[in-house]
Amino acid sequence: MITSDIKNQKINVLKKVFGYDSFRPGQEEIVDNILAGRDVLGIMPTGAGKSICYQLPALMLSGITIVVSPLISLMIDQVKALKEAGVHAAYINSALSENQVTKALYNAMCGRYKIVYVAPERLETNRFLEFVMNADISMITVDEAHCISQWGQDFRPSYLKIVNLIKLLPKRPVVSAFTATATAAVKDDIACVLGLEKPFVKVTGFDRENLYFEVRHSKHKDAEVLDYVLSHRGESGIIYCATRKNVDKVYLMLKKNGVAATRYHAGLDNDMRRENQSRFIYDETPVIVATNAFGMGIDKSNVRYVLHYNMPQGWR
DNA sequence: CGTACCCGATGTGTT
Repeated sequence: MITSDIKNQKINVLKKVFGYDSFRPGQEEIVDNILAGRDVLGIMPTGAGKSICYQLPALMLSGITIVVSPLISLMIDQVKALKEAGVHAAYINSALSENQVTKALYNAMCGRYKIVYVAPERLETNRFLEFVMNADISMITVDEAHCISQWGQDFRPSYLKIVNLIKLLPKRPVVSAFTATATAAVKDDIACVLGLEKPFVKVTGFDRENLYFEVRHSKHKDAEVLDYVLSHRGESGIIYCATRKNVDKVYLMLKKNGVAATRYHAGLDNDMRRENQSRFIYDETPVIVATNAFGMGIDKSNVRYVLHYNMPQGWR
């Protein structure tokens, strides 16, 4: 009887909040395990519905869910979507003024949000610690959890300290982590660094028959890239390069040959990055040349090819 | 090599 109540409640939330009639593969199992108090590691490709896996149980758990997210832009997108669905959610980051941070923390302290998004660095600040130590934290979720492995060691060491916060809390919350990066090494690293306890590990949907991979050896990469792009004129594509310098080079080469291309890397100022990203997303410029700064949180349904000008890391 | 947070110092402009 109790279990059927929970089942009804689950389906109701899925319909009323997220607008779906049924779960997609893996989602319900993950939700059930979280609700049963078990740690979860979800490995799902882009577009498989990762967010619902933690947002839905977050709404059903008694307390607050803290979502650790790597990028302010991702937090803004997610909170916007949640608010539009009528969920009380917020982010706390440097996009807020000092005053807004104070207000958001106060609201959080009063239990006015079910879901709070923060960067890992925020977890180390005194003001945030004061909040979580006096709040009912039901779950800690790490979104884009491959960042733990990819960035934790040097670039963003705060990723290695999430576990400290978990240990500090008066009551251990459920810990869940989600990523689309599926290598065994990354998976093990996430579980280990977060101190997951006998996690339920779910891997779904990576066998996508509409995708194919090809490696080409070439002494004339520029000519080959140009040839490929020209023979796919009008189609949207991403060309990744290992360095900013290569991005600029390939970008100029394409422009010189009449291709409507734009570019993206951290050497460009914020306005330029935003502008170029938006030109790509809205198909004003179908081709983008980029470093790995570009990608996370990009939701574009008509990307037809991805070229790697240089061999990407982790290809083994 | 390439990836981003946060925060405090310094400067600009507003109440």
